[in-house]
Amino acid sequence: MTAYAADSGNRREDILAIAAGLFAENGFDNTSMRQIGATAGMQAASLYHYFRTKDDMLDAIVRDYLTELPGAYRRIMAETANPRDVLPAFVELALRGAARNRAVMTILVHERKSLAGRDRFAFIEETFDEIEAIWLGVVEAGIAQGIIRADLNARVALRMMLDLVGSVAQWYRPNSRRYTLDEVVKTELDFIFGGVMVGGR
Amino acid sequence: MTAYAADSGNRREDILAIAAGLFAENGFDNTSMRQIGATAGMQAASLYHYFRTKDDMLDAIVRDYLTELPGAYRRIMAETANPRDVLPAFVELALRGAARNRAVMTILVHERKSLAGRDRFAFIEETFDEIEAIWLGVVEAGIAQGIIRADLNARVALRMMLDLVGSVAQWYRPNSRRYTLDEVVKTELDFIFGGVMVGGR
DNA sequence: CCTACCGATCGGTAGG
DNA sequence: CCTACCGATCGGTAGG
Repeated sequence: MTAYAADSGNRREDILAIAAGLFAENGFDNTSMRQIGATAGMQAASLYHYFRTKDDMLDAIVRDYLTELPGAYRRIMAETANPRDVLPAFVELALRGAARNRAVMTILVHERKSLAGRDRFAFIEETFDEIEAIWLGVVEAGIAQGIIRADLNARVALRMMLDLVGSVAQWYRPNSRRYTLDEVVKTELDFIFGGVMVGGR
Repeated sequence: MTAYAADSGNRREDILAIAAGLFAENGFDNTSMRQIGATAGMQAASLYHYFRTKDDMLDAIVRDYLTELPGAYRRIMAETANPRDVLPAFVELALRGAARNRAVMTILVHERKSLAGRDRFAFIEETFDEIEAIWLGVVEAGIAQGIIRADLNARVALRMMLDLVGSVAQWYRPNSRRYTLDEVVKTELDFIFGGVMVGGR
């Protein structure tokens, strides 16, 4: 079915996991409260005992993970001794985070644009902007320090890296026979830093 | 507004261009016939003079461009003398095609999954499968011939290349002051083939 | 190209 | 956690 849902002692958390799977699979607008209710084994109206609105469910699903990301990136910057290692560590954090939170990442990537105009979800676009500004700063510092190739457009190269780490949640499957997570991480690092860093990595 | 719509002598084509822009911007399911009608300057009911159903509009928008792609890739394979040049030519075709048909590509990338289960749009998934099989064949042949690095997972590397060329339609804007199309193509080629090909390009 | 309308489905509420 | 229901919106039709 969804392949996303998990168990937990808490009924509210169960419902959230079910909803996250359906939102990721079918999109937020194309998932009805009736569908969520049916999957959770109750009437749609009963969901309103746990959540005030459908928007509240989405908020509860995405907010915590997303808003903790800027801090995680800043911690990497602060704790990485060699500047050459910062960007690869960013890529690895993004990939492993996406793999661990596939439903949330898929929802964010898919709904980001349609939620951008809604006040209540403005934090999504703002947080993505914050994250991308952190990445851009690292890329530009890397170019200034001669660590990153100066002959490519920094913004385009950055967009490509973000595309790569952003789309992984949409095709990566844990337990795939074709590749392990470590293999995906290694290939993406090879791919990106075989071409971007000065003099190989 | 949509930034996608174009003019044409034909009213039907005008409506299609408007619908394509709205589908790309808001998603197929989240675009109503009333919205399309209002943007085209008529009542929703009047659209049914030109199209039998909303699905017919989507079909007319995406079918021609998509179904011509496999032939275009095969032509490149047949006409490229040096095997080393095939994959870069694929990337360039994908990028320039996406840039020239941004709305269509955006729709295809976004709706691909949700349309996969519908008979009438099965050709979309089938055509993508066909295209990806062509790419995979080239990657595997390149590895066998020692042109492409054998130390990375071919399927993961392929997925990354397809992610890159597939997502460009979603952020590339003609007339951007930050980068020209040629600059995007060059950066993507540098990026991919600086790291993937044996001994540089 | 329009007015008028249909049945289905949506998120959400009332009241238990 | 349920039944019963609301107003809004959807794709589409009838008839001109």
